[in-house]
Amino acid sequence: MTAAESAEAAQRYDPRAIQEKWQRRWEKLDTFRASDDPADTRERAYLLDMFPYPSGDLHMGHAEAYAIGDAIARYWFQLGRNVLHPIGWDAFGLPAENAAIRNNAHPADWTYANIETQAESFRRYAVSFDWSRRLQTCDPEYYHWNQWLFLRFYERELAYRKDGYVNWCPKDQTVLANEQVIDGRCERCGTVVVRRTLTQWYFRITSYADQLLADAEALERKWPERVLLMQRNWIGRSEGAEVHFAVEGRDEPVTVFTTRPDTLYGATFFVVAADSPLAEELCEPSRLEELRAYVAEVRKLTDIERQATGRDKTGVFLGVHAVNPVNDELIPVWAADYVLPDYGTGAIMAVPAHDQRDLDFARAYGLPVRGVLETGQPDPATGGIATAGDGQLINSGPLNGLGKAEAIARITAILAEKGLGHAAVNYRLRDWLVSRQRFWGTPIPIIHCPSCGEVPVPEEELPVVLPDLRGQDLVPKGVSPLAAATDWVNVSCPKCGGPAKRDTDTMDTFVDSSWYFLRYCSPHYAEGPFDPDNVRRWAPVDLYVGGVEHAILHLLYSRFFVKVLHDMGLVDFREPFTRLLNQGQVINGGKAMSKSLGNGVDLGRQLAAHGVDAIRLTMISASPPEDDIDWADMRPEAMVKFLARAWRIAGDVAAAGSSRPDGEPGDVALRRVTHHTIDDVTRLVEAHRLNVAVARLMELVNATRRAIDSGPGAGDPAVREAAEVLAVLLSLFAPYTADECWELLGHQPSVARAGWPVADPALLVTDSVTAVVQVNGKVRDRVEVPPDISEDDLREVALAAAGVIRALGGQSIRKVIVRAPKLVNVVAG
RNA sequence: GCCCCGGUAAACCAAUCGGCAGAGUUGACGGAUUCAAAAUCCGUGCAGUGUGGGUUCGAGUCCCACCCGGGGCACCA
Repeated sequence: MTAAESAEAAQRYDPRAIQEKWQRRWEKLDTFRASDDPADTRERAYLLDMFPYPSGDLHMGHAEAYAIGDAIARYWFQLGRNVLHPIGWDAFGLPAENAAIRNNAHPADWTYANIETQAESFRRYAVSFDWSRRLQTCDPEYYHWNQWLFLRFYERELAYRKDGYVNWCPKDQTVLANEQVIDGRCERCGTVVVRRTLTQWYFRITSYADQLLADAEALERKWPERVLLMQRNWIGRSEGAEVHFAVEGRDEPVTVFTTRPDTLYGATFFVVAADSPLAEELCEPSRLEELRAYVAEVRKLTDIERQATGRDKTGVFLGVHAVNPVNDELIPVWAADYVLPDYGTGAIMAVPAHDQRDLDFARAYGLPVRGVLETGQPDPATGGIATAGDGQLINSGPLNGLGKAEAIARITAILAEKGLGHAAVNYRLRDWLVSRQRFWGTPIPIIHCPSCGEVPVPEEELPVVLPDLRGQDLVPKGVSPLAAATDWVNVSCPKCGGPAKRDTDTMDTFVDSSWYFLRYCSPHYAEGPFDPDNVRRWAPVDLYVGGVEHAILHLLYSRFFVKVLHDMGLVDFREPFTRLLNQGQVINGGKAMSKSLGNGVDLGRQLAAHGVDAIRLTMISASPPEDDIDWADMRPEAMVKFLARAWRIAGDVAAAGSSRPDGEPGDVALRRVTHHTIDDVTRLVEAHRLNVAVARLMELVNATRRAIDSGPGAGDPAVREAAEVLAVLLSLFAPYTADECWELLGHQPSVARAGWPVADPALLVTDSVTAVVQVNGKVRDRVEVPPDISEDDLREVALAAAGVIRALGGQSIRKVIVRAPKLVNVVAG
């Protein structure tokens, strides 16, 4: 290499060399360690990125999410806060188990190998984590506390076992929670889910339905509106009444839930879910065979087919009658497929005149239709359209003449008085099914004893550690692989000492992620899931960054956990995440990246080609954080170019040997730009409008370049100031280049500790502004005026402006609107 | 079917409170530099804001209806 060539190379921006240099230096600096010291008076701030599942290396989606979270965390650091920004891994789950079967290995092998890969990638990606708090949910030190919490839930009867008609994924060979079934398919593998009756463990999240709903109000404007909406829809609260119907041949009445108790006089038949135990129980014996044949048909259908819109409703008559409690009328009891066994009580009163589903069924089977609401709409019996709105009650005894609301109140009171029913609230939300028939998860800490029943594992025996199963041991067989580990399963009962067996199911991995943010506050604490003092100081999370795909599952479960912990007195807050930022997805060519489409973009290759800083900047500047990024539209080269421009400015300033002696601030025009940029970027980062913040940085670079080339030159103190401000602002998004610039400018590393610049208010005010002068809404002139000009003065100046006089052309002025100092609109005509 | 979010230049995206439609980036074109190219620097053009109404002195911004795209819920009694 000639001297000229090497001089040229030294002037070329080389992201790879910069990365290697700074990554080594940063390791020694340990800049981002959060301080637990109670005497540390800095303001505490907790920024949490949703922890990753170790499915392989990091991908483009991670690159976006962590670039966003890191920019805000680094901003908080620059402000001088004591920032908790931890990382860990959501490390239990099926993919590890499937890989272990394939490779005849242990799930931990795959899991920890991937974690190491991701950890290395995070370091290279320069995310400002406190690595000392790293956790993995598959470590016994972590899942110990899942078990501890499970037992606390159990004590409070918030964990219980029951027979349920559950969702079963035939491919993964395990049950799924309702939240994990998307359009009738397994959330993880897409297989059509079938129904099975199994005895399973549940968490009683429904006890908290009202609180989950009520506390969502407090999250308004702090969480994205659509997430709150999705949670509200999911909880699905509806108000109405429960009504008890006597049924022939049964001692106890059958209760139904209805949102329209006012239409009770219009009930002309009664329906129970065909596939509920109730149907068989109520059925007249001679019709049992017919019912069973029918139920067999219904069960052949998947939920997808069963819920297809427009499908004809079917059912069979059970040969018995129910008694309408308000008029003692006998109405036939049917079993049908359109009533769901697990919503409400699995039975309904059918009011065909005023419910479309009941009307469709009545018309299909020739059942009577009786209108009890006068709505002015055509008769449902002939028109086929049920009238479901408000109206005046008719044919309804004491309700006649009332409107809907009054009638509901009246009938509810009557029913309550006679013991025939009462006002009631029903939820769509079901209890959270937490058992899984797979290996790589937290063992449920319960022992089943033939004489004592369910016995909790004593606290001092926790954690119940997974046995060492691998390879073929893990092939799913419909029961948990743990069941085959006889040495592990067979124990003596902690209560009576007799032979007993461990529960062989493991917990849903969403249990792990429902409280990990608390563990980060004291990750090595051995006396409990977390140190209450540390949690009091750090939690709740100030800002939670992650994908909207967790809008219901993870976020709802975490909220539930925190409410339970609050009621147990372990935390003093009721919501885990004060603010939530949902970043969009990275897509390619208008579609989600997928193997089958072959449109995947490899993060490692992108980083190798353009450098970490350029990829981070591409993610940040592409769009508002919550919007999707279409990688096909992105040009990372543009960001390399920008970073090179910023880096050359630092180099030019260094070469010019400029300094900032007191009393010599330098070029005031550039200083105005610099301080306006500080002001703007501060506000934009606060508002999470990171893409616009980057645009402001680009403006500052452009202005500084001009100042160097065709202004006061690189030696001007204002140019140095601009370069220094640029390095600090840039450190949120492009930490490598920022540190390199900072060093070139003669400062000690790291720029991450430089402190956020403060805009000089004197440089933010301008001595003149341009006021726009309009005539009839069209811009006709501009005038330079002082910013504090009065309305009257501005009016006078505007009316005298040449452009105005020309535009008026002698027309009379009807009105002048003045918005000092920016605008005047002359209305003429 | 119901409910949310979005639609601005060739592309991605800006536009505090209703107040000049353009900050930034890409692409395109032109110039400087160069033997030439790359790199670098400078400059140029490109839309009246999905459609139709309304409110207003003034609407990308507010209201109504519709179209398109994305998302959520959906025999939920």
